[in-house]
Amino acid sequence: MDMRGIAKLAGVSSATVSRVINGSTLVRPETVERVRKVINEVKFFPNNSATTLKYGRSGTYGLIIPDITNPFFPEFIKCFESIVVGNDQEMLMATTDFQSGRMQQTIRRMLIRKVDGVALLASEIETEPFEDLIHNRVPLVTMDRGHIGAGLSDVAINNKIGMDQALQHLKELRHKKIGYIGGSAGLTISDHRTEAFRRALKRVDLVPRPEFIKVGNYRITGGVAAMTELLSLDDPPTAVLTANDLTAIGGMRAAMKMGVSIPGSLSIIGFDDIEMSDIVHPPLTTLRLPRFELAKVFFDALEHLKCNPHAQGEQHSVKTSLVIRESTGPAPKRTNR
Amino acid sequence: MDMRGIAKLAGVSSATVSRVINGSTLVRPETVERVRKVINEVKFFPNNSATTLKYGRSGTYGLIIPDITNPFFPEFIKCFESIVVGNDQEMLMATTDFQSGRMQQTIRRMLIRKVDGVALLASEIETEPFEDLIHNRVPLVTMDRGHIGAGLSDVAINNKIGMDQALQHLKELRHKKIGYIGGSAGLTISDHRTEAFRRALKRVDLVPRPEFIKVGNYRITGGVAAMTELLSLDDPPTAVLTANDLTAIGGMRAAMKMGVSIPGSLSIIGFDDIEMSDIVHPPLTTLRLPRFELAKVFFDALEHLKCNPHAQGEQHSVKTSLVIRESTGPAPKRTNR
DNA sequence: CAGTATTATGTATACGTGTACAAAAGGCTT
DNA sequence: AAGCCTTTTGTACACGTATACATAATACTG
Repeated sequence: MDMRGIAKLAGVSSATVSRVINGSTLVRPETVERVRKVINEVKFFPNNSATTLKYGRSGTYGLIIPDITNPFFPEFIKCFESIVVGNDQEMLMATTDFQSGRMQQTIRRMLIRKVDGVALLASEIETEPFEDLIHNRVPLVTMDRGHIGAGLSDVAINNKIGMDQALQHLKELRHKKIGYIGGSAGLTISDHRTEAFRRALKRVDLVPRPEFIKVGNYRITGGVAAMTELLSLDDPPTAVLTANDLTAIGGMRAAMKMGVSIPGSLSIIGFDDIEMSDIVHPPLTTLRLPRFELAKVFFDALEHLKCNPHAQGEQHSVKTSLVIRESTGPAPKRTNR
Repeated sequence: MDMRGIAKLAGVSSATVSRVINGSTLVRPETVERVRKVINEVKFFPNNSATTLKYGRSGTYGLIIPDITNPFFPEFIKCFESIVVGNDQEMLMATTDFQSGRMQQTIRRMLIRKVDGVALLASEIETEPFEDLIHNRVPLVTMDRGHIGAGLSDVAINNKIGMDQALQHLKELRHKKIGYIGGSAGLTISDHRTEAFRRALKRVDLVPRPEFIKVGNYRITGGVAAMTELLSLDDPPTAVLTANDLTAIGGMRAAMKMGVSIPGSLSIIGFDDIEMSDIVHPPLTTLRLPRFELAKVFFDALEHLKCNPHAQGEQHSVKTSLVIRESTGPAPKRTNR
């Protein structure tokens, strides 16, 4: 059943039906009611592909994430979906699984489906695929890449405040030997956070030690491996910050396996504050990245770019905050020189 | 740039371009090459809404899940997405968040987007929204509802074998007092599993005790609450099966809080085998539900219904298997009768 | 009550694609 | 070379919607 069918049943033209559906004021109230009644009776629903074809706009935002099995992303997706659907639009989700080859394919999926914009939470190395989006005038909002341009906005994770809080917290606990396990090497978002750590360390008058900085892979396995290395040092750190909670949880496992008690001999701080952080033992102290706020910033940024297609993008920012639980405690006496 | 533009550049008609794109054999090889060259040069990509409009088929399958923060679902989504995309189709994901009101809206989203079929992993109480799908000839594959019909298939989780294995395992460990924490009351899938538990119990010659059977909510909170109740009984169970791993993990937390050691005084068996099961302490013994196989069964069932729109659906089945880790152990001596 | 402004409705079309049908080009037979 | 068949290409249209434009209906003005 299409609009012409409705028109016939209501004794009007298809244009009038269209006007009723789109809430035009140019229709007589009694006509509106008559058409509405028919629409409800036959359970009419519009054909999205027809309007998409006509306008080149699908009412869909693409969302690209690296790894849906990292619990942070489902929590984000949930927020983003509810915002998008609440605004009568649709979400098209795609995962790249950290395989850079899939990015090209994913972008193509977005272009074919005529998305009105793309939220990109996966920071891959290559930039070429993005150019296809820009070239086709598809608004793009990235995370922590730090570049903006025409139709291209960015959302920075403001680590500064959170990291300062975290290091202040550790300093009050008398930690001096503080390590860091980052994300995958080469991703801009990882390098950002590592650099933010170095700077924050200096702000509390501590010198970064190169051997205390390791890379992970944003997954538990990377946390296990990196923490094992850190704890095998002759003079290991007494506290470790991590690029995300999964890394921290991996780190906790490694410490436990090596007989290092948490927070007795080692303090760990995560990043994200996924639900699991409150469930592991001990519950994880972590830098909370607020998902709903983040999702809202992405959505608003996309809407803004959609309405101002030729405008320069904006640099947004989301703050993190420290959530203190039980994985951090006073620095151990004996190793604290 | 559209097909007509390509046609002009290649000096052919749009029909020829269409034939090249769709791999028709009716085009002269040299013409094919000429058109291909232009397509690559201008980075042409087809407009999906046009073909969807023409055929009423979008090349998209809908996927409806209850709760994306339950780690089982991201793992499933990942598999389903890779299968769907690998077959040059698209996935439209939606979550209901256990709110039955959102189901109606979700189905509408699917209809508007002209999905070629829907995989429904959320078993809500109401059946009315599904009828909109059936009525509009949209193939539907459900999980563990047990009903099939024209354009409607079902995938049953064959609990029997898995549950038998689980109870056999517990029996060998000399457990006699075995409890069960189910899913949310009222959902068919929950009732199914509870019933499967009762029957399996009888097969190992044990009588179900009503006070040992509790409902949860498929989340950690439900597991905590139900396990607290179970352990507060005068004569508590020595082993507990659960409707999913999150419930089991909640149960483990409750036991730990109450000073009940696992597996010393209490054995717990989960369901799903999410990644987290191997990470908690102690690692969880669980009934593994194979995601990739499940996703494949759903996909194949959808494809079959799409190709045979008027045919009767089929009752599929996926087997579970017991993964023994460290949350199960011998029944405690003193409380054993 | 004619004339005009305003409101309400109808008609025709474009969006990009795939295909039925038409037509042209080329090859083969006699 | 005419006639026929095969291969290759082109033309025209439908899918469902929203809107520009045309037209009909109504209200308002003097």
